Amino acid sequence: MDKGWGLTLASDPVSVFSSSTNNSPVGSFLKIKRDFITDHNMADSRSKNMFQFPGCLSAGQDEQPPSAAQEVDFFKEKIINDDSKTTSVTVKKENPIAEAATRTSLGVNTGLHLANTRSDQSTVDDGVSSDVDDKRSKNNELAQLQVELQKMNTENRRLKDMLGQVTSNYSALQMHFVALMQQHQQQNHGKESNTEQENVEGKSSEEKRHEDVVVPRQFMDLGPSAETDELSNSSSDERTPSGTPQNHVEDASPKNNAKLPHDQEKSTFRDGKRIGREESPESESQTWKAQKLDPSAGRAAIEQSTDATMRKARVSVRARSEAPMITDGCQWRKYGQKMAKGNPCPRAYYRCTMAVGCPVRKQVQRCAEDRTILITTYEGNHNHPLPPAAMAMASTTAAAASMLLSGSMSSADGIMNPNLLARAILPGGSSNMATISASAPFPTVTLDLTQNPNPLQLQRPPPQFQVPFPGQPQNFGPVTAPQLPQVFGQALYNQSKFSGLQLSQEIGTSQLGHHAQPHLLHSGQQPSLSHDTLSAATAAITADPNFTAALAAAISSIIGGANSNTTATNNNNSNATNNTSHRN
DNA sequence: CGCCTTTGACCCGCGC
DNA sequence: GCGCGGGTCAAAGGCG
Repeated sequence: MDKGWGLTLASDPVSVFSSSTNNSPVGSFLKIKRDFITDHNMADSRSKNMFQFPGCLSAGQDEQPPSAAQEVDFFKEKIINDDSKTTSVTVKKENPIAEAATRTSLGVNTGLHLANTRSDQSTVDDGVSSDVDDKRSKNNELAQLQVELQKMNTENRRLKDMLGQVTSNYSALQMHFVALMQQHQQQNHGKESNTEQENVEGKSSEEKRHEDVVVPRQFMDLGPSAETDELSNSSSDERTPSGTPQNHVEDASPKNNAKLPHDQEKSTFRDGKRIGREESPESESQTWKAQKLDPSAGRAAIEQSTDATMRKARVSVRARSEAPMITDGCQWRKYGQKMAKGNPCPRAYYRCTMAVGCPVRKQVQRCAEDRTILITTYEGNHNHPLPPAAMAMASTTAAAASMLLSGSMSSADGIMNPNLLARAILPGGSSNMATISASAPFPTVTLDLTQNPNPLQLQRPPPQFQVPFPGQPQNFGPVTAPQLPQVFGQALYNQSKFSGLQLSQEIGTSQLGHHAQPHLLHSGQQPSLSHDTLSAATAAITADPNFTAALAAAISSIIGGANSNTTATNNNNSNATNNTSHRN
């Protein structure tokens, strides 16, 4: 079941890059973009070779004459003096005569008036020996200059176009990055789909799954908050009262309560029973320890942004499904059902049973307006490896959640531009909607998959589901890996500054829609992206056919020395099934 | 027999 | 303090 999203990432990698001829187009143009930004800010960048547009960029368009630095230089100037189609730049360049003329007589004037200049000059010189030849030669030079100027203007336009293209390609790249990731997951999943299905439905052999899943699972994290500081302290199980300080440890296992300071005692108290129930095996605590040890560099940044708030992020997925529940690759046990206010349809509560003590929960409820729509809300981080089936969705939801929390939500209440997030999360420039509601109690990312997927996505029709997601979400892996989603989300996060007013201003006021990203990119507010990271990752992927390896490289680039994820594959899973024991 | 679902009771936070 | 609503517990029952 869960294989194959409706999302077809593969769509058309080629289209993303103007040309695929290059070695690593991705890295190339990312680099370019970076350079550009940098140069643009430089007072005197003339000497630099700023745009080394790779062939791929110009491929689709006219060849750009190899007039290197100068043109580029001119372009830069052009940007600044865009209004006046003239620029003294041309003169400055390499025509001593014209240059002199300009400096002396033109003053403020622009080069287009060179004709006048000449006459002025002639006036000055008049009376003496009017060297006609000289004038003619000057005329010729001026004419040539004008021609050149026109050429350059043309080139500038071209460059501008290219820049726009690069920009859009850049954004497309981001999506493809995610897309590739998911594709890869699907492929893996494809192999084991049968097994997975068994597991999911019949929950037959856990072991099979474990055998099959060779790839070190990347633990997705719903939110960075989970790994934020003091993981060891993490306690409070999944439900620390929202708003309480200890929230930042959302999914920690209860057993660590011992370490917890006062305040958390309350939760401990409340969890008293639960502790008995969900006795978390050592494995879990070990997991957390391991996580704690993880010095991921990226984490610091995340911590900063999420620090105080420490709210528990949720990812809500809206999808059409006749089934009472979407099969998402994980095993769930229903532990409650309630009638929620404002919705005639009952809300069901599920707990992940793939591992003992897994704090992940999900709520399933049908939409009141359209009961064909199933709303699944995920919360918490898995403390166990995820099957590929779950991984597919996991990456998406994790990315969403990561972005949500990465941008200090403290100031980001409200709805984010749906397209922005959707484009980042749902590859292929999906028409799907993604909204973020940071309003309390928990920041929530809502992925609306009920809309018709765009044509690209339809390329690979969802196998068995009506739901666009095959392997639905279970995202949030636990333990170590907010980093991965971070990889995906980072660029977007950086770009849009999910965090903040900047975003709300930027996005909120303008319907960015399709141009959202380019717009942001052009704006001077473009934050210094971690292009290095992104480009490195993408380049690695491009270069290495073995996506897993590439992915590892990408992750490691971010995590640094982090003990990448493969972490706790504690065989807890085997215990998974038996939650019943808790009750007895 | 083991596992899962059902469902009423219970706990807790929040608003009035 | 009280009521409400969200969320969870856990006994009871069903199913394979």
